[in-house]
Amino acid sequence: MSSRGVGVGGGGGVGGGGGDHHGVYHQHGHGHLARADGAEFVFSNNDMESFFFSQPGSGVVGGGGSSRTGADELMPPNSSITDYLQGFLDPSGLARHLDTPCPPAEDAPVKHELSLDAMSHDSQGTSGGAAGEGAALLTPNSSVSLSSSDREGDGQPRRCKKKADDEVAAEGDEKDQENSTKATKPNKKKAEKRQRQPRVAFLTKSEVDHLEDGYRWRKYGQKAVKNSPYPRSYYRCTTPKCGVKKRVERSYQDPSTVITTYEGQHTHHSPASLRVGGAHLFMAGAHALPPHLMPPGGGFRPDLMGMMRHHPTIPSGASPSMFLPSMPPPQMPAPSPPPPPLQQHHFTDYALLQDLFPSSTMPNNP
DNA sequence: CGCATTTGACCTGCGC
DNA sequence: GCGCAGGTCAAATGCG
Repeated sequence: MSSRGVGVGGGGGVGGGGGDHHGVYHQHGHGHLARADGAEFVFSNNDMESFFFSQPGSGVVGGGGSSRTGADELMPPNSSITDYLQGFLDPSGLARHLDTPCPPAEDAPVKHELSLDAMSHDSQGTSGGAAGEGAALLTPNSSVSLSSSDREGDGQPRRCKKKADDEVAAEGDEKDQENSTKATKPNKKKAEKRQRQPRVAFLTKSEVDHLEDGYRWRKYGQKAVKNSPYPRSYYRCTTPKCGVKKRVERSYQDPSTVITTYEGQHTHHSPASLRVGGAHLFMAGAHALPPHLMPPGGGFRPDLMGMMRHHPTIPSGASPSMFLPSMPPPQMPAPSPPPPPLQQHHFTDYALLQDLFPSSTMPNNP
């Protein structure tokens, strides 16, 4: 028993963007790569599900599997990184994006420095469903991947049903559910569809596996990864009723690269944001983020904060508002001294993705 | 003592 | 049906 009691589930009731059951998406182990000059390349992976990339100039932002349909693959040319997260982590935001076809992006060079993988998951037919599945969005400064591949075409949950029970029930009474999980471990009564949270994956170059992102995490598992000498660690946010999870693994082909996958939304503020000196950017982010980036629970997006914090092109102490071209600068008090760097993080070129998931995802990979 | 981590077992889904 | 892999549980252990 020990210290259990960490809330599971919750996460702000994400669940939009579903619709994989329409059979549009393919499952893992699928994809294609066409990175010739800027076209998209798409691949999927057992872990990261599907990735979708594209150059803005192409106007294509990838799609789920190889047979995505609809205009939801396009992105507003002016989309910012926060837009992504908005879309990824907020079903309504995602839906909004998906409903907003746009003309091909223009000429902004793409640095492809970070990769996001946001999985919109089948839900009980909410907004996301109407909007279709996940869409990949793109900013000039980042490549973004997005997928929605939780289910087979027949709508089968792809993973652990027990987990589904947890997460489904978590929407109502996370705590009780957590406590009862053990007691009802073999219980399959609540065998509803698994409702997985959106996921966002970050690739960072770091010596440290567990990247500091302002939240407190509790490790609850570790697994060896096939074909990789590096294990994958599983973390949960330690805040009760916050069901955000995080997976951390290191690329075996590029050991300097850490893949951090967030799942869900925090329902609380970052503990780090409450500190004065230790999380400058987080604080800035907390104040600078527009309301639409705030999760339902009133917190902000630690993943976004972490992403920016670790972004090599972001000056220390930068405000997230810099990602919001149309947003007025936040009213911030005089900037405090920049926080000491926690690690050396560098988002990787997206080419690295191919290296990270070579065989399992690349169709033409031996 | 409380909390976090470790680690083997277990469960589930998927591919063959 | 079986084996594999991903994901989670939970007892044991460690640490401050």
